[in-house]
Amino acid sequence: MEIPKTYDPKITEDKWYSYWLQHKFFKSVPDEREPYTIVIPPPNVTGVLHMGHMLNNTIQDVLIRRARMQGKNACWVPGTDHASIATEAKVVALLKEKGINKTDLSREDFLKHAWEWKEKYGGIILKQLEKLGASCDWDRTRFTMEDDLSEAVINVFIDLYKKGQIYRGVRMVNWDPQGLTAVSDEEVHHKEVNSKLYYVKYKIEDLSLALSKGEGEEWITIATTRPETILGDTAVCVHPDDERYKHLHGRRCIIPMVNRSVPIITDDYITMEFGTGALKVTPAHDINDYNLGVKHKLEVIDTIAADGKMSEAAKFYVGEDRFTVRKKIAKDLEELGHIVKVEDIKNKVGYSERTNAVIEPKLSMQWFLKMDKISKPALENVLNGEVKLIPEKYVNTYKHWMENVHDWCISRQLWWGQRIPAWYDNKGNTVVCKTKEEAIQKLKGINSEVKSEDIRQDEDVLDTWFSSWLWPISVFDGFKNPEGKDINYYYPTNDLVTGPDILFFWIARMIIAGYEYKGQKPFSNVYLTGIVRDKLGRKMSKQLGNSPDPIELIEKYGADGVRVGMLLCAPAGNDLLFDESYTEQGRNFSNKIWNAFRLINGWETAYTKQTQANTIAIRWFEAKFNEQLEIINDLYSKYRMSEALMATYKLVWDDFCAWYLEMIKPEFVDGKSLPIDNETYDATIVFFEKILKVLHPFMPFITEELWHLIRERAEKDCIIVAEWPKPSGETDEITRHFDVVMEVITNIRNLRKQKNIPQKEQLQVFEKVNQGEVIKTYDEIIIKLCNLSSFEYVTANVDNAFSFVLKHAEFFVPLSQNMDVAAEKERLAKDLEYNKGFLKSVEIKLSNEKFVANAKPELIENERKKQSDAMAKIKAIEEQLAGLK
RNA sequence: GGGAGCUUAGCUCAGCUGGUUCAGAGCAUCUGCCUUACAAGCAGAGGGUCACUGGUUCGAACCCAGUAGCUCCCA
Repeated sequence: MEIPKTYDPKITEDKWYSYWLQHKFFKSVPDEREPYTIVIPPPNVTGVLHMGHMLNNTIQDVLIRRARMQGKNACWVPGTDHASIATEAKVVALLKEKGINKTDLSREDFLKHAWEWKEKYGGIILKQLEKLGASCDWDRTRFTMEDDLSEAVINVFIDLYKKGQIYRGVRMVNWDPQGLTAVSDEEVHHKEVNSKLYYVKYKIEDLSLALSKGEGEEWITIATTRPETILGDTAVCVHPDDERYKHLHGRRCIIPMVNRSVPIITDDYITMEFGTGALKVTPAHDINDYNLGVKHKLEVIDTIAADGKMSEAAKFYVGEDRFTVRKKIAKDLEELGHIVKVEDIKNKVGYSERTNAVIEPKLSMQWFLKMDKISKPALENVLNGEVKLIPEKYVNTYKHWMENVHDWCISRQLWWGQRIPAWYDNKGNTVVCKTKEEAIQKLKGINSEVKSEDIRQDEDVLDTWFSSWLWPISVFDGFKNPEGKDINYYYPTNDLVTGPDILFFWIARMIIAGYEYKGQKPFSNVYLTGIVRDKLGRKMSKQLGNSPDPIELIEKYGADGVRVGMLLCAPAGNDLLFDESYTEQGRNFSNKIWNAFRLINGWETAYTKQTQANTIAIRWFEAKFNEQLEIINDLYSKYRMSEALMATYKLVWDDFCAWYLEMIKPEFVDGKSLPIDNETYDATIVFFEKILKVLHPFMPFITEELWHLIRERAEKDCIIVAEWPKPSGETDEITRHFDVVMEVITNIRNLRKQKNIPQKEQLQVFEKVNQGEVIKTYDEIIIKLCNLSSFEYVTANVDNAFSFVLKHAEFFVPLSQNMDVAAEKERLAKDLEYNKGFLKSVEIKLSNEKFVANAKPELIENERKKQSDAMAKIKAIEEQLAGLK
């Protein structure tokens, strides 16, 4: 059968993925082996695969596959998140397209639509993960809103309520006027924007006092970026020490348009330098103002409704959007003579992470989880390294957040999600319990007259993260069945791989839940990937259109190529600047491996005696492989994935293909390849299998394909479950010898190139050993790789030959062409100069008493060696120079 | 405003507790090769005042201080 010259992923990927599935290689059940567990960061059920998923799922799969090969019971649990806000927004939009308004639907009808939609389009992303080669145990696929997981969420809510950790109250929350829900602090992103700072003057009340002093009208000027909130002002505040305003302490001023009289209060919270040093106070629409309001017992006038439009309480512009009103009121105030000036400034504005609407601080009744006590173990155990964050720099960020954590607003004014299990009667009593029946019982205990129809459940649902924080426990049914086999075996999980953007949303909270409900960490290591950006460092986004479609990339370069491309540009802990050229490099690498196979596969074997060159080549590669494997293992243990990949890449491309295979490759005689001796062939197959194994976590498909092509296999003899190679531990000095041999070869090749000697022309090389013993073991290899007619040893310099000097030996290459003596002299002189300079620097070091006194002995020894080497080299060059006529 | 981190070759990055011919890798570039595994390849080469300034040290890319620029997080 003719094997194509290039690797074609299309004919292998689907084939092997279904083969793996069919043989249940991804499946994990508890057994006596050591478990290795990862829970997937559940993507939004409505989502499609983007480059960020691509990156972290590739890493997870690499970790899982390697663990599986190491003989661990590898379990990767997949699943999706119901993502309340995002999904509800999508369903609302979809219904709107059909001409249906959410407000016209009952809760039940809406949820019916939502579920239908979820069943139809949800989980596309999981199918896409299969294309990538993700070896998840699909039988364990979970969804955060399935019955068992929802039950866990409700139970946890009830439990925390009973423990007094959850409370309900009116607080200033971040209101998303588009999503029409409260969101948590973490869901607000602050962006710097260009704004205008309006200076508005308010008239001081009690004019008579001023007039009596003959001062005329008095004003106080405030500065604000949000003039539309003026209608809700209930005070003006100045710093108590501010000389400019001391005469106004205790007086009142008039809010323009609404003509409300409000007090002028003092508080040292005020920054005197900002604006005019006088702050308008709107307790309903700013968190700081709210705090001032509480402190100074100010009236709260809520002038902006839930949808971001002015409310009745505003009295003006009722029903108009806050941003329209901002412009209008500025104009109207101008006409009324209240605007003193307008400045351009930059300030930070909060945006909703989900809808990108400008967040409105708003007072509302919400449910909160107290964070102070519950978060303590989660902080401690990250600080003491029980849970490791990789890279470590995130520990600082984590610590800072945990030490300043605010209560978590967990209620959302949505329907898609777990409904809050709180029940109210008509008298304002509240009970928290699972079912209406229980609620009736409980409420009757408080209010004996209560009727079932008077009882209603809280309309809100819980924050999505209030379900996903339980993920590492709930996917193993740890709430439903706390002593179950699964939870006891797989929990705590090993590694979590995700982006730093959800460090607080999710990671921190999972750690909290882990300690609260299992008394144990949820995972030992958190690998935080960078953010995938484009070549110019911009975040990938739909708007910019700079995000490639991962599935298209896979079609173009193959899943293995894309995986390699992804990891090549993913330095540990840094953002990665993705470019398609990396996936191209990945594809080229696939092809290289493919062709190494084609070479080996094409060989005929014979029972001939193994040449010395082949014996040496095998010994060398064995040693090299072990040396590199240790390095690769070490890099894995430090989660330095891109470096582990690069080490693997070089082992395969450089050491195996460029050196080893070239060394043992049989010669061509009369247009036919000579057969290779059996012993070498067998060793090469074993090497190739080892190479495939270390490649497998990165490139699952091509390695599985070649695993089966290189040798006949039993049905279940697959590389996916093959044993990860073990380093033999032998450190052979052959690799050190070989470094010198390689240098000799490179020098000869370089000479050939410089002198324009065709590849086919054979050369003679003479070696003159100046120091140490003569090692002839490698001569055959040099002859082969440099196409030499002979390699001989001499004791005197060879005249009329080009030469170069390595450690302890000189090499001479006589050429048929005439030597350009002047040029050769110049080259040698340059070399001489460099070596003399080097010797000098070594000697300066050695003659420095303080160096000799302070440096480590082996270091000094090394310097001495450098000195003698350099002197020998200088001597050799000088002799050669003298020999040139 | 507070905090964290970064700045090394054209690009993306390594360089652990200062000391090996220590200034590295991959890609890109240049030169020569269509050599019967692979041109998605082979062979070879050129590229850097380690952001800047000062300090500590026998010795600094590495430690300290300051300056500039960039990024992220928090309020």
